Amino acid sequence: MNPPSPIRFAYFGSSRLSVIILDELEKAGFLPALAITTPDKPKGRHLTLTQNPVKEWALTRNIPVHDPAKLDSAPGSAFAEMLRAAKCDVFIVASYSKIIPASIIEIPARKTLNVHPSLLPLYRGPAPLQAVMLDDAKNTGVTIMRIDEKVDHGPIVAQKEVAVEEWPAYEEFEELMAREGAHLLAEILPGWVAGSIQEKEQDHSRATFTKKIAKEDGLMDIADASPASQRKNFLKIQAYRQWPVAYFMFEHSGKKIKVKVTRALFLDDKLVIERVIPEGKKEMSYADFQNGFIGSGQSPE
RNA sequence: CGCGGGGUAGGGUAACGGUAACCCGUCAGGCUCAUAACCUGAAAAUUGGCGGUUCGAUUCCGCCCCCCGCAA
Repeated sequence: MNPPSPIRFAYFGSSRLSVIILDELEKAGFLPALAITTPDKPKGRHLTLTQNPVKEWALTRNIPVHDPAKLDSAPGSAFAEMLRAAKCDVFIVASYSKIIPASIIEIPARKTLNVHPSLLPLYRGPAPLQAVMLDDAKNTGVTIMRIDEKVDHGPIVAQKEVAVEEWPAYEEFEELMAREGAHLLAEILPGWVAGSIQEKEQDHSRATFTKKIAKEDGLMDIADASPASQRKNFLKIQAYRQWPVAYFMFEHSGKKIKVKVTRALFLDDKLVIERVIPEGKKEMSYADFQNGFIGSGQSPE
């Protein structure tokens, strides 16, 4: 079905974004020789073991998968030897949630490339997509860079600008950026492996950093009706749809409950909430929420 | 046995031992140039299921079914 790939590479990834990139690479005719991902973790209401999406993707295509809890880079370790024996031209990393030891990224002749969904040196770090959205930075882009010893610090191999009119839901934005990143990667990969593409040092003086998201970051101030505040709430709703989900607190029948906002619009400088999930309840329309929890016409504090 | 919330009229919420209330919607009538606004009235609930306690259970107890949140 798939023609043998002229380029032999190992793929490091663990999230949904990783899988979208794999899909696009596959369409462009690039299949990894092996995949490295993270171990399955117990999830769900009864802590059922859930397979991570990259593993699932690779297994359905009969691509060997490794999911080490730790990347053992010691010379002679089984993992490092395995990677060496794979004789890859290059390694590709996309949203792999661990830092890869320097001795491993140096294994392939053409080293290790990373797909990063921002215009580096801007938005380095763990949550670039969310940070871009929260900053309302509609002119953004994707970067292919060579990984060096510091996080998101390596030289740039290729970059492409991507702009949006208005923020879609996080998943959609993630998908867009993943596809753009994958297209760019597919475009430059042959040239990179052939050695005909020059890399360029990042301008480290312009670097900005994103931080890990905390659950409390999802708390909104919906009492403040100013356009700036409402805009901020809208951005939170869009950016945090997967996790932690933007929410506000609401007092009902004597207890404080958390109300998550799952869908909203931003119209005429105003936040229009469309769907919510009150704690312990199912998702419902905001109108229903107001009818039952508040009474007609009012807004929650 | 990881922690927790919940199943009440078409939708959402309340009552918490004496057969059910409120908001929205629906239907009828009225007001209005008009209306998704306002006024009046009406229909609509075996209170998830099965047992138990009780003179009497939506309300207390047990079991079962279904739904959801947290665990990054």
